[in-house]
Amino acid sequence: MQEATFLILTALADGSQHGYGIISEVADISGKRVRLRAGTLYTALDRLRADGLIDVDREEVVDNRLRRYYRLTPEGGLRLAVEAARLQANANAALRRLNPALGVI
Amino acid sequence: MQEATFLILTALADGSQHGYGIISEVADISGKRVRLRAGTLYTALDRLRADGLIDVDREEVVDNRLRRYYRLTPEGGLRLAVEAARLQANANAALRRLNPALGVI
DNA sequence: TGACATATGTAGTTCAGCGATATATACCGT
DNA sequence: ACGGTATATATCGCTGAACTACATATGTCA
Repeated sequence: MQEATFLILTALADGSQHGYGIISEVADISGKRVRLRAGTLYTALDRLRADGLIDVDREEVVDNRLRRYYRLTPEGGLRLAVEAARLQANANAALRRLNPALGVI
Repeated sequence: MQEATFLILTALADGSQHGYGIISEVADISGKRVRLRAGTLYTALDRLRADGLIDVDREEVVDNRLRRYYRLTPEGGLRLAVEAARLQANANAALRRLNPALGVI
C-alpha cells in the first residue's frame, strides 16, 4: 500500500470525512509534508471503495456544494491496523541497523 | 519511496551485500513477508545507484559465480534515516487514531 | 538426472500517484 | 465589479516502480 493511500485511510480512522476534508486532514497528519492532489485522492477513493476498504457514509449539500462523506469499513480498519504494524516493523528494522546501539532495546 | 526500495536500503544499512544476499536479508528482516523477485531487485539496484544512494563496493567470484557487493553511500544512509522517521510518524498517526486511548501517551 | 539454491540480468505488464485541466460556488479584498 | 483564493468533485495522460515471466549459468544433493 502506497503512502497516499495509507494516509487517506488514516484520515478516516477517527470518523467520516469528505474528499476535500481528507486533503486537509492528510496535510495536517503529515505535518504539511504530504499534499494530496485531487487526481490522487479521487482515484484512490474509487479504488478503495472498489476494494471494500471504505464506503460512502452520506452526502450533504453545504453552500450549494456537494460533500460526499466516506468512512472506513471494518475491513478497512483492519487493513489499516495491519499496514501500520508493518510500517512500524520496517521503521524499527531500519533504525536498529542504522544505529546498532538501539539493537539492545 | 516504495517498501521494496526501503527494505533494500535497510539490508545494506549494517554492511555491504551482494544482490542475492539482499533477497535473503530482506526476507529475513520482513519475517518472510517480502520476497523480492530478481526483476524488482536488479532494476532497483540500478535505480538506486543512478540516484547516488548506493554504490558498488567490490566484486568477488565464489564458485565461479560473480558476486557484486553494494553498500550505502552517506546520502543513502541519510535518506534511509529520513524515510524510517517518516514511516514511524505515519504508523503512530494511524495507531493513535485507531485506538484513541493511545492518544494520551 | 532432475530439482533446487545461488547469482545476475532483461522484457513486458500493471498499478498508483502526479500534474494538468475542467467545472462550479463562496468569500474576501480592492 | 472584478480577481484571487478556498472549497469541492472529477477526468485524462504521463511516469515511476514493482511485478511476472523469461533467460542464462554453476554447484549441490537426492
